[in-house]
Amino acid sequence: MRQPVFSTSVTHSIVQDLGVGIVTGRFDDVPFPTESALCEHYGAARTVLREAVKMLIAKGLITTRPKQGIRVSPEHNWNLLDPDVLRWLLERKFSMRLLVEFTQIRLDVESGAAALAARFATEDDKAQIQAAIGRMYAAEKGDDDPLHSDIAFHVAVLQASGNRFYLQMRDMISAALHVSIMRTNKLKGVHRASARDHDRVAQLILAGESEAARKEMRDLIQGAFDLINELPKRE
Amino acid sequence: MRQPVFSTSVTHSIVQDLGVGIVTGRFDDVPFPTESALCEHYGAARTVLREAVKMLIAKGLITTRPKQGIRVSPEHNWNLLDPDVLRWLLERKFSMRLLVEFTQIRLDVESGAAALAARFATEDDKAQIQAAIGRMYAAEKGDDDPLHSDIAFHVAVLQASGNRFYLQMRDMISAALHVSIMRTNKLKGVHRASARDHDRVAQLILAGESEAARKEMRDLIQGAFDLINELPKRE
DNA sequence: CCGTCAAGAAATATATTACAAATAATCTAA
DNA sequence: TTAGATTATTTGTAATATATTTCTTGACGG
Repeated sequence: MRQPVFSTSVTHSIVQDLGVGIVTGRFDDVPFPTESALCEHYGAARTVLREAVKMLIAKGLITTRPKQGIRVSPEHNWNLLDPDVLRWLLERKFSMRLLVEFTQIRLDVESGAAALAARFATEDDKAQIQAAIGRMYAAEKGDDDPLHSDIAFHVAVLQASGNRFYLQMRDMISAALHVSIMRTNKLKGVHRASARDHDRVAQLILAGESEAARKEMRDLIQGAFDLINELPKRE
Repeated sequence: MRQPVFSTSVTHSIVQDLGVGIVTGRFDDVPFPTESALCEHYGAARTVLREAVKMLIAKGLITTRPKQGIRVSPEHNWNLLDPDVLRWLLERKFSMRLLVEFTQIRLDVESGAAALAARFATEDDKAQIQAAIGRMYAAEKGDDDPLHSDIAFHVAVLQASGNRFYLQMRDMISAALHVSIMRTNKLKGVHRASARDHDRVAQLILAGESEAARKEMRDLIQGAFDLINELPKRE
């Protein structure tokens, strides 16, 4: 339902492949191929290639100029907050540094969202938050998925903030959380914040305790941050 | 230097026009034109239109399906943090609500960036911050531009955080700050935080006082936030 | 002899046109 | 209700022409 229209659209798969290639540095040392070279490589028509290229331009990954060809943009021009770009980076070029940076911004963003949620959450928002907490408790008893219930909670809080910019980070944070938890689990064994810890945040939001909710959410994520910092720093 | 390649590229101007049209709700009540209708309207070839459409898809503004045509995505799918999308919104469909929401997230993001800057700023970062403060004092004496020196300060702090996600918000925040200051000036007369207020933040960053810098930056932006909330709420 | 400028050539993206194929909503008939 | 046909529309292919930037070359002046 949320799939790309043509599930195996040629354009889409070229965008994927080039996008992943760019963020993983496949073209760092070699000049980026020209349009026609890419056509040949993918066995696709010119227009299809051009459309793929345009999508990557729209995401800030490349630029094009006559006589100069296609070039990978300097990294600071990439739309890091574009869900595709971030996902490509997290899934294909995971690095401790990226995870640390992302968790740092989560400390600010999610605690801010919690504070807003405490003030502005609608009844429906509150129900969503409580439902997620319920799932987390269920997960501790093996009756639900721990990963998805955790993500559901964080998304519900962003949603409850009523601020579109926080809401925008929903996809990013759920993608990142997914990768983050998988990694930390793999490296350290299952060890993450309990449903009880999350519940404390939820209760403060439901009670409208804005500043307390901010602090509690910050502490919660700080816990994840500390866990990450204990991981081996290789690369 | 940061201009689009062909300064008057047909594709680029179509993307602009459609992008602005979408965010300003030009297609809310009428069905979105088909590819061929757009061709005719812009007097452009089919392929050009398709490339423009692909760029808008990449920014989350539209979706396409056979038999259904091009459709404007629900607003929560827009890549609000894409610099183009945000700029279109701010410049062409300014609303108090958007400015309030954006300033809310700035409270969290910029105070977080200030805290990180206090811990991790390089010598060069610090020099940039001090230079911006110098420009702000100069602006108060009429020797520099008040708007640009203000923006330079906030950008320098984001840069100094050393975190790519904060850095990513540079374009967004400078665009938004630009619009925000213009608006508040127009509606309330010149009245904004002094160079002295900014300098206090800068000194705390330079001194490595992480938590104090966070608080001072938050207070600074809270001042702007209070100012915005005093503005007439029309629309 | 060196540097600057102008004109032309070359490389490459950009734009046009025409047509074929695939997909998914809608309609029709059993 | 379901299965199939219809049809509107995007997606993909191909060949060609245009526009823009960069590089090269040469001329001129210092």
